[in-house]
Amino acid sequence: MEKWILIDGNSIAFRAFYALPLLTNASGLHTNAVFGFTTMLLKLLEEEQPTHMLVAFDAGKITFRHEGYSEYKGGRQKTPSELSEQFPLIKELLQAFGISQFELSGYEADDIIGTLTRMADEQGAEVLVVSGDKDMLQLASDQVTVAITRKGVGDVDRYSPALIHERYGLAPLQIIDLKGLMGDTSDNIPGIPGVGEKTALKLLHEYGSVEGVLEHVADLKGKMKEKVEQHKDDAIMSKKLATIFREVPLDRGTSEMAYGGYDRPTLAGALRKLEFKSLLERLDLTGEGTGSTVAAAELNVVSVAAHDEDALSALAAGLRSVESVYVEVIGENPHQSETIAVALATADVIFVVPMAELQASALGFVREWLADADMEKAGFDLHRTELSLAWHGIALKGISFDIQLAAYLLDPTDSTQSISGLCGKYGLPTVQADESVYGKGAKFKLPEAGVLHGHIASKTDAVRSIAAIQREELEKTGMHKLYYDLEQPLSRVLAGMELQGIRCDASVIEQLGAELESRISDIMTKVYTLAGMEFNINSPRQLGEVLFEKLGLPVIKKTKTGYSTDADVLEKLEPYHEIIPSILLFRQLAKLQSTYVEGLLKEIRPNTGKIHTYYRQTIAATGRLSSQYPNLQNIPIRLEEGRQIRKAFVPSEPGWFMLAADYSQIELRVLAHISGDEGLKEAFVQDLDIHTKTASDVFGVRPEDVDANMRRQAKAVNFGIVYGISDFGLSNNLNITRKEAAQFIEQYFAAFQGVRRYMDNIVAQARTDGYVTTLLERRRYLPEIKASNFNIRSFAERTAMNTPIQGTAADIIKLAMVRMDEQLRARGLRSRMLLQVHDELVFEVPADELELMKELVPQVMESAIKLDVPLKADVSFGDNWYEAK
DNA sequence: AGTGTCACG
DNA sequence: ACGTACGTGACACTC
Repeated sequence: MEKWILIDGNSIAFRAFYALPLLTNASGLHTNAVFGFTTMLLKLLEEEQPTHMLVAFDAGKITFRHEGYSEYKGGRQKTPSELSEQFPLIKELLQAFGISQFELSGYEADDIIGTLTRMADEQGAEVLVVSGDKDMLQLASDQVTVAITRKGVGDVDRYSPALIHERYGLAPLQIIDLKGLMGDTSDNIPGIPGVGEKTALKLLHEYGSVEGVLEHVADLKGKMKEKVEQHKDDAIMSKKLATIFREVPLDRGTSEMAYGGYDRPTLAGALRKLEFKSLLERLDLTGEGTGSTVAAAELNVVSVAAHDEDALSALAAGLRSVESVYVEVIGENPHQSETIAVALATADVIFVVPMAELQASALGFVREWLADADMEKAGFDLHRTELSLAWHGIALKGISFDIQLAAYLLDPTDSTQSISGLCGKYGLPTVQADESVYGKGAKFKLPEAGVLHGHIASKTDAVRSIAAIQREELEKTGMHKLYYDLEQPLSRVLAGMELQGIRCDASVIEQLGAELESRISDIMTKVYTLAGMEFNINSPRQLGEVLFEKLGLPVIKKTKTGYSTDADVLEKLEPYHEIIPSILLFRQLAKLQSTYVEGLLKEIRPNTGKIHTYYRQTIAATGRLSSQYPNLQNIPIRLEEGRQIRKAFVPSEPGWFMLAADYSQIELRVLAHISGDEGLKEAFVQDLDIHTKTASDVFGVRPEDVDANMRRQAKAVNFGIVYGISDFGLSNNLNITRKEAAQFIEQYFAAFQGVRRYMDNIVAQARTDGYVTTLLERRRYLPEIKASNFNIRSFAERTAMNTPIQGTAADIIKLAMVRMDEQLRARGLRSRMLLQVHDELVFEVPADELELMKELVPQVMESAIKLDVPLKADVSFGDNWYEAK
């Protein structure tokens, strides 16, 4: 027998949208309703095994129901844009599933479904109607079951006529009468005022229908009688509106709804586009490409072996016209990675040279080509590649284009950075994802050479296609200068710093570790005594139990899993129990011990005593760098105990010095420049203490009358301004009321009206353009600036205010780094740039260059770019990083 | 793998 | 009414 599934597309999309948190894919599209829709479809397909399937949609705003009642569905909230933008995606998805869909102007989805259920009754098919709307219950019959979603979309109640009778004591068609009496606020159907579900059911059990009730109006009493008499016409009209129309002129046969299953590559493509990775995996579609295997098979791949003279001569000839380079690097940390093979794409051949072959003397000409700065190379993640090859004794120079770096500039918030992901993003034939070829985690395994080389070749091939698209995009978006003159040159500077490494004296750290160990052990004993029991202080859960259950301290804040025990909470608990300071101290020392003593010791290379961090150039949405393995951008400084760690960072040559230079107030100077605020600019021109100046303006006192507390509060306001201020955030930070915070902000904006204008303008601009930019035209897209959800929108607004400031500061120090590197080379200096910490550069300097570098470094930093206010860099030096303060 | 916490700018 | 300050990475714990 035929089994039909008929889905009310609009209703299910609505339910899914409100049931799931807002998901966004890399391009900023919302996908939560699509996701919910998809999971529901999969569940239905699996559980029901339908022979026919159709999703009906409402079409147009005006239906025949408006003819008799123009207010139908009036007063309804507009569909949020986050949902409406998902309907095209749902329709595409249905196509990929091979599920038919239907809409007809002037009719709603339930009318289409109603018409089809009538036909099913006539044809003897079994039907499951799926909707979130209980009106649909009127369609239930012996053959038609109506599934209504319950709590989201995963779960449904299946209504047969028997169940409807059990729940409501009504026949399916009486559902119409029910609604005629009680109305429906969401559709603006009036019904009879004062009649809810309970009263309506009582009336229907007594009189059977709306007409029955109206006939027996004389039997009613009091207010009820009055209401029914008064709203007789409303009830009749409401019933009419609630009646599903079952005679829609469908212009197609039911055979077109036949469901024959989905095409795996097509569905895989659609799910990949939506970034539904979990579903791809669940359906085992991860390896299913849209022609990737075909693409790989069509490529002319030559695996080069040192003894294969034909291949070698072809490769030698090919080196003159290499279009892209790809090196397969395995491992997260490029300083401790494995390079598998180097691949080069020429117009007609892709050469894959396994690492062992590349090391052979016969391949010396390839190594020379790689090291030749005049041979330009376009590739993927060449910063990582340069490091990995360097550790294997092979130099890589002449990097001219990197598709990962370009992708980052084109959209820094897009997390797809793999070649396979970029193919999908730019609409190119997909290559297989690494994960599907290699597996992941413990299952990671390289396949046999044929498959491996084919995969590497397909990626090398893709690189050139992606590069061609991106070069154009960089021009179009005005980011070509930023790319070619700044980011690409910087990549090489970073690699130099990373390979150089920074010397770290293990004995200093070990000494510190020993002291910490004994202090931690003492403090643990004290905490256990005060708590009256032993427990794991490092476990937020156990600590929460001890503090809030055993000791009965007041709960200040909760996390989604339990009690919050962060430093903010603990500070508020200090007056209640003497255990609190000990816990705070334990936390502080434990952090130092685990992250900075044990963590850093693990990163010191035993043979050189150096630490090599890896700067990530494609992570931070604002344009900043980040640092990994280890992170050298968060070495303690604020508290003296932690600051001691810096004593371990020393010059790598005897008699040299550490020299550090940091920008003074770079973000506020940038703000002064881009906002054009006269007062702020003047403050920097005069090189005033900016927090004192702010306090004096905000509190309306003379600068010499600003006390420490006023300055502290002004400093917090300045931070807030840079972060995209809100009264809530400031009040939290200063522990004052929101009202007071709002007052501070208002006073600030009154004093710095140019800043207020900037903040207003940048948000408006983000709304118009969909993105904000830095001084060097770096972009960040902010699709959420148009969100209807207050929180999401507010977050985007703060980001719009902050990103041009933080991002311009990042642009500036990057410029300084490239210039500094040029200067060191041009002047033939031995001094080396080692670290960047957002507004600070750290060098190691021979004694005889110290005086020069003390002048040169700040000079280069201050002249990196010309702003309307001066830039200022402070320089210091010493025997270690601690002393260079 | 996700959460909480905390180090830095 | 809504309920967060911006940007990162590493560690320990928990499931």
